[in-house]
Amino acid sequence: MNYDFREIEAKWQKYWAENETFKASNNSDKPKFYALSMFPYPSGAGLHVGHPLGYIATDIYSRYKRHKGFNVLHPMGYDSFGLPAEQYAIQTGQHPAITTENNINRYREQLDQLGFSFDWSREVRTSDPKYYKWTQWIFIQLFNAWYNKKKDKAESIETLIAIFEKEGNASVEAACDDDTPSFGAADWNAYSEKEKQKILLKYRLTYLADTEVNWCPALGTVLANDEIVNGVSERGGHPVIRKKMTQWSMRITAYAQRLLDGLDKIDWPQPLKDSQTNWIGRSEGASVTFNVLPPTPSGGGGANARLTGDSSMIGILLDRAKEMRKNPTSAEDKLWQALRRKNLDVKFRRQHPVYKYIVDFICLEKKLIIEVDGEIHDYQLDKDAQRTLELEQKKGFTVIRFTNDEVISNLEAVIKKIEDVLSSLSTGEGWGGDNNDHPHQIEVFTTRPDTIFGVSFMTLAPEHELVSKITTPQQKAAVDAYVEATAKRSERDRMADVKTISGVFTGAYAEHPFTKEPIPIWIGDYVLASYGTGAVMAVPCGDQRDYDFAKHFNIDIPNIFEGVDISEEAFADKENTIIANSDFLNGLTCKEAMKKAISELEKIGHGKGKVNYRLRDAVFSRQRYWGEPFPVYYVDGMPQMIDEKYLPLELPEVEKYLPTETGEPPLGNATVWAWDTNKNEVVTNDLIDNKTVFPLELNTMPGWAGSSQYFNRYMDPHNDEAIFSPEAINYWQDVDLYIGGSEHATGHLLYSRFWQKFMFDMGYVPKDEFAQKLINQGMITGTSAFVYRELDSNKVYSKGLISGKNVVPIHADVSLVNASDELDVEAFKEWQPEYKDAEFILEDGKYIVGREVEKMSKSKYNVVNPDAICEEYGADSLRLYEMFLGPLEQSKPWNTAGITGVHSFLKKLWKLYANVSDKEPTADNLKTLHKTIKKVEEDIENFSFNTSVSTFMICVNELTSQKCTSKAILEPLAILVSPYAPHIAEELWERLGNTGSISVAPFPKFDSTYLVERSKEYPISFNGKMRFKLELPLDMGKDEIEAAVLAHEKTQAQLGGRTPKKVIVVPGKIVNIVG
RNA sequence: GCCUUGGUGGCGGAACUGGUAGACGCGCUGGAUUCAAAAUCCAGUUCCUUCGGGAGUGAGGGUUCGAUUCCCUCCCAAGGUACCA
Repeated sequence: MNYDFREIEAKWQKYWAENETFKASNNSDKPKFYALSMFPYPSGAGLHVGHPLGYIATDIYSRYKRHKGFNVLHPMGYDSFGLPAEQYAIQTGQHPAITTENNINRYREQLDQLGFSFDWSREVRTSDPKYYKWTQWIFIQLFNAWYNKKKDKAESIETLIAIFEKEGNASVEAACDDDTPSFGAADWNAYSEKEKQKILLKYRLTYLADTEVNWCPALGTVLANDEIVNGVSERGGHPVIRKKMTQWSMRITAYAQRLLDGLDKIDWPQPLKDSQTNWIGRSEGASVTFNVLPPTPSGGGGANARLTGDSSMIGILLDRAKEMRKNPTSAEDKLWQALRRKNLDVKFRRQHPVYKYIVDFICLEKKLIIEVDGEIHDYQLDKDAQRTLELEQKKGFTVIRFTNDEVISNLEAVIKKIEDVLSSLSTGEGWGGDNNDHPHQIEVFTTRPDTIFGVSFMTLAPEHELVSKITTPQQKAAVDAYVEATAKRSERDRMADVKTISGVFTGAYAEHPFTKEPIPIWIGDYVLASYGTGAVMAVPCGDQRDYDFAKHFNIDIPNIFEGVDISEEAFADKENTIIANSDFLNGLTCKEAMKKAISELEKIGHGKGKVNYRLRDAVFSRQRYWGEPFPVYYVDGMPQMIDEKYLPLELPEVEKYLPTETGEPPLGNATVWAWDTNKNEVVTNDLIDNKTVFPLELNTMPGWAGSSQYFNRYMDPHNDEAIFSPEAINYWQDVDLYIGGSEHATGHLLYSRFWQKFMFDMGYVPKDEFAQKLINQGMITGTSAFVYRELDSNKVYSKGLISGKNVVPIHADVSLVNASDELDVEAFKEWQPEYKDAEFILEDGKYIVGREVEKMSKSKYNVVNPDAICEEYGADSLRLYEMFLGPLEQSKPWNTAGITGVHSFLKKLWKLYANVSDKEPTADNLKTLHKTIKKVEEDIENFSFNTSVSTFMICVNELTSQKCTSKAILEPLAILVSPYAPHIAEELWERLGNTGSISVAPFPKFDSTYLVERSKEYPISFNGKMRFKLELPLDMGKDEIEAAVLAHEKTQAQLGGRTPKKVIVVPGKIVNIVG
């Protein structure tokens, strides 16, 4: 009786389907186990051999768990909304629902022939209205929720409204928009309904906002960051530009910290956790507020002229001022000390740039300048007079002058005079003081508050809102040109070109929060508007980019690190570094200085410790047809949710699947797409009166919407009353094992965790992480085959003959090549008729192809289809071979040739059962069986499926040579094999006389007594190298072993007369002789 | 650049907490069976070798009686990420 896999596999696939063998029950005395494979997008190309890898692994584990007595949930479904079906619809007019249905049917056929133990009764399809009803439902729940930071969880929006009504929003700590105004209870209650709605949108977990989005004109849609690769769309490689649009967003940032913390308690691969950690991008530091120094108040140079220093020469001025501050004359120093001691109610600065001069002392509030003159030369006198005139007449300052002598000999009189003048002057227009009445402030985020005294300039992103407000007239042209140039450059250019340093000075200055020194404000495109506050305090000595920028524009690079050379590059090391030249931070380590700097900033109200995240809120609108419609209509421009009881809101029919001529999303083509609030149904657009009939949302949801809770829906997939019943979710709890590709690391797997946490907060699910363990299966790559055609001739050379010849490799279809890399030349000629007349130069009578591992792709002719393999070798062979290829998580090349190995294993296995007897098993039989049980069980638990396949081979080889026919051995062996090769296992099980499916037979129990050995073949090594083996009893003691080994003739031969220095004996393991 | 994972025969890959490197399979070589082929079975297959043996897990060093395994430095490959302040 031959192993007729075709008949066997068809028979059992039919049996499983008819008997619903794998249907999971939502209540059982057995412990539960939920094993899940990521559901596929049903693409038109069907499955290739790479796709089932993860499914097979999940299936093996599911079947194993059934043998182990678990109630196993192992479902499958389809992520059936998506762009390809829509693109196809655009090209052909075929409705995406039809294409999708066809593809699903094809997928189902392919999956069925592989013998998976899916519970198909629970199948879900994200594009099915019965399914997306609940996607819409979750959207509504998110809309009706806000994030309470005090409780660190999401709550119903009702609780927020209640607070607003009672006390306004002063005490509310919520994840909300940055521009949320503050208001009291009275304000709130006085707001109109629309105003209230506007405010609430700033708090809701899904909200409408004008967002700068990645717009892809070619696809007519917005793309998420993870849908863009290298600045072009992942699909199609079309250019992407930045554009402002009103979009639905998901406030995932509210969950940033919890998404980070949750990673610690789930067993997911480290690289995946790392990329999520990276993506969330937490950094600790401080936010620091810099006041922007005001413009000069007087006329003359124009209202916006800057107080401090002429922009065209500020670099030189600042350098000189610094220099002069360091080297004051004795008179200057004396007066400076006195002014500081005197507590004059006003603040003086010294060596300060004003207009095109540097003045000795200045009080900005009073517009008073004090100059101390040294020996006066004639030429100097003229200049000073002109300077005084300019400053007094044109700039509105009061200038008083003293000589060095006056200051040194009669300081008190000098101070008296200054006090008199001060009291006579009115305070200026609210500039220069320390009060917080500056018209503009720049907030920055820094991870290095300890370097605050190293700040020598600030840089704003060109898109920063303050840029237009603070730029001086002199600099306006340059700044405008720069901003425009940056906007034109695509993200791609900006990214590609990181080496070019560019930027423009705005002409404006900020004031250092501690030293009160003016700091020039620049703009530069190395600062990103989308990260932090879009502004940085530049510390060139500590940050390489700041350093490069400073070097390029000749900006001062103060060194604030003790004993560190910064003449060549910035110094970024935080460990063992001592801060210097930093006032109260001097002598502290970076760590200490950070704390100190933050507390000092907090004292003067200029900053606070802050945690910043890279994670942005997720844009949730897509300008597509083939996606979930939003359950939203608009009244007076404000979004309204359709009541849950009228869901699902089904996708409307459209004539065309492209965006409308006016640039609206494809749903803009629908003629029946308006909401009647009386009838609570969709009606024709003609009826829109904005009284009872309103327009519906035209965007649809993104791809990840349908996949963010599907794993929970499987628990109760036909429930029309709820997304799932409390009983179902409380029984199944969460996914125990989730297997899928790593490409979903920062997409599906992050969004799903976010929604799960939200569902948890709202009390819908009992676990705030949906999958305890996750495994990323590796990619299966193709092994391409090449023939080599000589250039300018019609000759095609075999691989061994190409050296020295000018040949081009040409892909040959892998199905035309046999296991020995020989090409079927005739078949090749038939496949590519252009080579019909080509001369194939053979070696040893064969044409040998070249081989190379590449990604599986149609264009490389290396795609291997599982259908053909099932036909030739059977599903069990395919399943075994996919596992046998290598470790699950590793990427590995496919080579169909190797499948003969596992196929002949199955044939040998089959033969073993030809004459089953009731004979008592021998000790050898039992030993073989039990070591197999042990190894296979360990392997499955460790997801090391490749090694258990070889264990099976060893087992069958051994039992065959033992001529084992004993049922007591062969019956448990069938169960061991069953998770891997279920069809043959079922058949053998039945032939052994069992009725019913093998799938619930208990897993054989390992008994270690069968493995006990009497003796051991000791490896005898010399200096760690094994030289020969010696069989010795296991109960032999250390000394006896040593004696026995040393007495052996081979030992003596090895030693060659030398006496060993040392003999290491590890009983039961090894003997090592050193000498 | 940074983070992560890897690097073992012609190929895919084994090797538990440091203890016989190359299990298992493919391919290859030889043989049996056959009119022949397929299939099947048997033997061999890391490299070098003067057939005694010697070398060997990306490279170099270290710890150890003993290192694919632990430590240090470097090289290479794959995946993720990036003017992230």
